[in-house]
Amino acid sequence: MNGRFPIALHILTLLSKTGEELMSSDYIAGSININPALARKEISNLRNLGLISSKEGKSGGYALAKAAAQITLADVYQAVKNQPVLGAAKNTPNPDCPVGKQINKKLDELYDDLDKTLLKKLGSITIEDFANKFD
Amino acid sequence: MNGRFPIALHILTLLSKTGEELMSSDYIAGSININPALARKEISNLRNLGLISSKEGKSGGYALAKAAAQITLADVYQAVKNQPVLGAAKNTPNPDCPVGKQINKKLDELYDDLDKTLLKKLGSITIEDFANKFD
DNA sequence: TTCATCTGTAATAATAAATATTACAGTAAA
DNA sequence: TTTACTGTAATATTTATTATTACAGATGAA
Repeated sequence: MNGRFPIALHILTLLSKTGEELMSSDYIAGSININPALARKEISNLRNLGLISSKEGKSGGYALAKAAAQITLADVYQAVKNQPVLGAAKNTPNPDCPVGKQINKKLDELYDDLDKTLLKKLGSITIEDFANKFD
Repeated sequence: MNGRFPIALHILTLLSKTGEELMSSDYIAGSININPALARKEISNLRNLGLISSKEGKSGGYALAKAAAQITLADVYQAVKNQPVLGAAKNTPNPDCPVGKQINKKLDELYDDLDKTLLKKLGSITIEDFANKFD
């Protein structure tokens, strides 16, 4: 797993704190301590998914596209997910082995099950909930 | 996340199928389609945790150290876990930002919560359960 | 209008992590 | 005493992630 979930969560938490006021990618990147281009890239992804709105040009920046109470951590998870939480099998198992032949299918089924469990939990926590934990 | 969970699960599933009979690292590695040294390394880890027993020398090999019904996927998860399921924050956030200052702590708390959820689910599935899904 | 400040995005470089490979000492059975 | 294994370390290779640079396009303000 890469660091995209923490980054996306950080971004959305920041934006939930500023409300209408636009926040720049420079401030966001500075808070996370990552490169501004990388921040904009993740923001771009979140914007395509309808979580963030943006305004170009001078005095441009970013804001949440909907209320923090309407965004759950399941949305964030799905926005950044690029592989199964417990890791993908990278090699093609031996088709001549009874276990090897079937394991990828069984693993996928297991992962679907785990994802449901995780999404249920994540779906019960909103950005507002998370942001409210801060002083 | 790396591929260790699928590998460990594959190994334990294989061993659950052979019972007392010892299985070599070559066969195991061949079924997964990874390097034998890598297989032995993961096996070594699982052995240190009491899940696998081994025998050196000619006609040596591996077997489960306890019944497949006594090993859960939570054991496997904990055996291979090296970082949070949703990814570690790698940069030090800005301590001058109200969010940056606290986010790592809040993230850790969230991750603890998610881990509990995941472990509960994984703890309800044994290697026997998983292996029984195979024809 | 033109300058300054911002987003949007791509191309590339650098770094870090994961995996593969090689090697060989040690152990036990035949 | 040879053969077939495990155990483990060192190293190389590959892949994934993150950082950097660059610049076109948008917008507001002087």
